[in-house]
Amino acid sequence: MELTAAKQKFIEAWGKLGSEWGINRTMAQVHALLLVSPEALTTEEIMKDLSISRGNANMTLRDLIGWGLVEKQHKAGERKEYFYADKDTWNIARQVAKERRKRELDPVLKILDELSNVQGDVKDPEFKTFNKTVTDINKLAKNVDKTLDTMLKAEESWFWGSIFKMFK
Amino acid sequence: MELTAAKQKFIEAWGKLGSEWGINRTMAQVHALLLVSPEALTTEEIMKDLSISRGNANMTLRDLIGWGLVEKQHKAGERKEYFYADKDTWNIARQVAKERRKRELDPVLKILDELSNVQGDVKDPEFKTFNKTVTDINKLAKNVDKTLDTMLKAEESWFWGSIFKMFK
DNA sequence: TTAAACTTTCAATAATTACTGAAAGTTTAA
DNA sequence: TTAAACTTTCAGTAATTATTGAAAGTTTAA
Repeated sequence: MELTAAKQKFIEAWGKLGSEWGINRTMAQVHALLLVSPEALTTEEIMKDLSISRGNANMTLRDLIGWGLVEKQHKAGERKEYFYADKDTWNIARQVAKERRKRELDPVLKILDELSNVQGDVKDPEFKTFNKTVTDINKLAKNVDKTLDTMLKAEESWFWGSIFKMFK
Repeated sequence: MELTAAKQKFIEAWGKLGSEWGINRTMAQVHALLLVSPEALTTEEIMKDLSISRGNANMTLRDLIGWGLVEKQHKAGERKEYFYADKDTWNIARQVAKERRKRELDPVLKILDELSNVQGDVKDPEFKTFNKTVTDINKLAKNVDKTLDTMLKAEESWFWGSIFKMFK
């Protein structure tokens, strides 16, 4: 396969995976494009490569910066802004985990805690089932939360080393 | 808080979390409703509780069965079908992990393997960056795949026990 | 058989989400 | 200052995704 075709395929696959996981397809594609670009790119280049509008490129890049996945760069003597993506896969995974935890897991944990404390008649099957489901999910979510916390603090090798110990 | 209000809040929160993770909001809500229902429910009851149409209820329930999260039940002497959700949180987590792996991770792993094998000029920075990014992501994805495999085979206590060892 | 009770399908429509492009805003160099 | 070079905003529109509801299909009991 051609390098150009291979890049294209990577960008498409990444976009599809992103959209299946609730991440805007274009955002995932812009990220993918930057991940396979050795040099930082300008808005113009991104617009052209992915055939997207200036407005879309601008907002998407802003979002990616907000996710901590992309940074602005300036080149000496130039007005234009350049965009560069960290290529360290472990950093990317941690950054995504960190943001999704903050944006999505934390709010739901708060609600689960609240719902776990709802009082009711333990003889009532409606209450019993509600209470069991909510407290069980709350426990699971807290486990996930703790595991993410460990992952965020960890070095890659240590983290996967620990995971691998599970197999032995 | 009222039990009824609490259920409502749980259904909404679950629907929101689902939609943020690429799962149809209604599907997540129907699942949530069944999770807090001690008895199996009919299509009619689900339609009424969530104010959704018959067609939507029917297709959503079919999807949930396809995900292995809900099962049909029949009551003796009755024509109607009843729907029941497994309430074991660990089973639910494993089932979701299993399906998403099959539907989303496996296809992307296949593409990453293919792209990892693309040949090129190691002196070309374009190729070098592409190759590094793709092979690194491929490695990470394979680690996730293996971890999921372990999780799918594991008992809950064993799995979380192993995770907790990471903290010590 | 048949008709009532129930389930499934899917074309039409609604709701949501994403994108465009032009205008407004900002920065820089002369 | 000013005007060129660049970035940001956002109302309007397009694309995608989800839902409805009525018709078609199926099952069961008499």
